[in-house]
Amino acid sequence: MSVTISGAELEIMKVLWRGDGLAASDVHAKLTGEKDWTSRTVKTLLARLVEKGALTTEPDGRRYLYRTVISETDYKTKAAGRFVDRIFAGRAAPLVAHLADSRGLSAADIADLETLLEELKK
Amino acid sequence: MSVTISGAELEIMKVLWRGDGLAASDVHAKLTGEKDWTSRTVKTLLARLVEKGALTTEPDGRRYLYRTVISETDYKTKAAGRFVDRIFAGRAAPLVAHLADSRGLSAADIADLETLLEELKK
DNA sequence: ATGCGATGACTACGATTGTAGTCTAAGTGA
DNA sequence: TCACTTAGACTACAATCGTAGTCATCGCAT
Repeated sequence: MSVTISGAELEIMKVLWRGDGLAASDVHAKLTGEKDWTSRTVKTLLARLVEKGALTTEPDGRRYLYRTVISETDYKTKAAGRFVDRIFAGRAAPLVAHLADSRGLSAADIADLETLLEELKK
Repeated sequence: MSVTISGAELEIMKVLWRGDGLAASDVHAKLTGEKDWTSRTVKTLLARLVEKGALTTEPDGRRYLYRTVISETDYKTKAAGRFVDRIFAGRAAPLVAHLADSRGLSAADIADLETLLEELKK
């Protein structure tokens, strides 16, 4: 199962992960400038996410407030897993190597990774 | 530009990256067991990849031999870049953290990453 | 010589995706 | 009260994708 969220839908999820319990118009407002979708497009995407079970609605007067069902961490973890399986045969190191190669990891990235590795070694 | 390759198409590319210059029937043969597609499905996917510019054909009697245009390294690098941009806002460390968290990196993975970091620090 | 299997070309078809449009009810400002 | 705005419900429509099917042709085995 584990719902698939498309690219455009993900943008909606990101907004709601940053602040849950928003109305369609709020979501739309938070996206102006970044994604210039009409309010209808936003509503369509919200409806699809509800249908998929990624969001729930709570009536608030004559509108709905949307809340995330799937947590951001959960989603990202699954997405990362699927991705490395699909492209890198499940191995993380080659993925990082490719990233390092193509875009150069920032000093902060490298530092973070080092810390992470220290912890993993236990 | 940078062609988008879909999931099913990627399986075809993987076969050709492992051994370039194969006929449709060879590709089909190499996939039996793993992906039980009919030969027609394989041919459709090959045709789509040619149309997209990811493969070229070379006539060989009354059939074609397919060759990759896009290299595996190149594709993976781009795909990895797009993925971290899309999901992790371009940061590699959180991605690795998620992977570590969800599936536990193997000792080999950790060792590889360490070596990689050593090199990156220069 | 001829029927048969393999080949590429073209076509199909439902699901998902991106990006809206229309219709209807209901609240709101003048 | 009444035109307007706004919300949700339903509909649209082309592109991509997964997964084939049909058709015409061509070489090979009998």
